[in-house]
Amino acid sequence: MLDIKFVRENPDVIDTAMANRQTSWDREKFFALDDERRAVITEVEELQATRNVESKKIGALMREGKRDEAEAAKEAVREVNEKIDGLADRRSELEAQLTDFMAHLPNLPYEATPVGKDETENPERRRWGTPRDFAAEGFEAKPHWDLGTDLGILDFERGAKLSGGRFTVLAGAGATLDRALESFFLNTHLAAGFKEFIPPVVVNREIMYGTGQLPKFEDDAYHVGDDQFLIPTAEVVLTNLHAGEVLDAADLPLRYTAGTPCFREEAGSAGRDTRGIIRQHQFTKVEMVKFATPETSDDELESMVAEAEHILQLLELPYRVISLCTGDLGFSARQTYDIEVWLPSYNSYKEISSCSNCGDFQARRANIKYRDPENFKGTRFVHTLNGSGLPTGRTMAAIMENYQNADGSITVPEVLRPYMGGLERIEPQA
RNA sequence: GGAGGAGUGGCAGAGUGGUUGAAUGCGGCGGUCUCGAAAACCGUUUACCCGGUAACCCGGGUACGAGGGUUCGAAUCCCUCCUCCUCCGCCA
Repeated sequence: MLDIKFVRENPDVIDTAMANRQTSWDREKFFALDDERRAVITEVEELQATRNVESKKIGALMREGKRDEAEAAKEAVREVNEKIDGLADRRSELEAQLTDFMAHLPNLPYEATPVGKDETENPERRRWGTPRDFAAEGFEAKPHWDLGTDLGILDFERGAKLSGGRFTVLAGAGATLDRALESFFLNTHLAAGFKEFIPPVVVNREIMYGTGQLPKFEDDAYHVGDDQFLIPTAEVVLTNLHAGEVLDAADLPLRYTAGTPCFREEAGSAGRDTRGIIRQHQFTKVEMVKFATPETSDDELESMVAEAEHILQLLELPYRVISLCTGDLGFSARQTYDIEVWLPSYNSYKEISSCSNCGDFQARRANIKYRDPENFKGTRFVHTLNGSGLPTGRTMAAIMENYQNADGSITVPEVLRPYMGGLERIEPQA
């Protein structure tokens, strides 16, 4: 949620920001709603002030035993109340409309976010590692879906039988590898000072609203039970852990992490990444979330990307880092780095992590503030950040493809071997 | 799932339907005292919204789990929901 006062005072800034995001906003509608709303509020509150004064007089008259005067005063207040009732309905209607209007406005791109129209204009920041030259090694690299099927560690057919398309059964060493990755990611983050959580993965509607999944992207989430949702990412739960709270500046930044199953309907993604485990309805992801002051959030974003990169470096997987341009930026983010890992089957880099600084956008929605009596009176909104660190599925796909051998086996990266009982190679499963 | 109890300010804890935004205590902040500190004493202490002001602030409104209702007036009465606690049942 944007600051309504800022929008009111800087509509031109909003014009530019929305244009850069390749979208638009209804400026006239905003001012029509906001102007009328404020006029109605002023009117209602003046009437309420009158009512409060007159009602107190009634109390005094009653005590003095002046029944007739009290009755006359009651009648007068009744008339005031009738006026208030009429205006109050209009007021709540306007406030509901304005809140809904504001809830659909995306965050303003930060100054560090490059202007661009779509994903083709995301500037590359850096590269790490060199992709293997399979031709020089004398064999053709197989895609992970073929490797996984041949080795018996990815079972797409049975996944479809159980649950439909885009659900996959991990079997044997595949299941172990997934679990190993999750533990490896979490342990690495713990060593970097993150605190670990196991949160619920079913959440209430207002929680999805707090991080910006709702109201705009309701179709992308699984709706279950009595108006609850399966989380599409642990960002939702970790960020909302502190919803409605006032944090202490001395405790910031807070660095949280959690490995959870994530659920996405992937509405609108039909036909994209249909093969393999790149795009699934259910997958495991270790997420990083931070709460920081506005002064430190830029640095925290950089160190979050570095943390995700560190994982890939330990796994020795080639990757590159790009900045998302304004036209490709997510709804709640003001600045985002994507990390893309080298996937031989795509013959290119494929997104594996997305690290975003949301500024105070989510904090305003979820009402997360902080107090810093040394530096200012009252409270301010914190900045929230989130980043994948990392999804197990796409990482597994990258490992399978980048670590494959000519005979179809897969070498287990050294850092993972302690997590897999010392296993060095994944061979065909029984 | 059944029965009972409770939800008030940072925390604890009062509150006959009418100067209660809310006693009191603790905590926090400022001060007196002190070389300094503790103790004691004095003062102070919420959030959001609307309006005014360059600003310190000032005026008004709203908020006692949430939402409705009764009333001239609700923390206080009524209804619905949520959460927590206790006991019983069931269960990984």
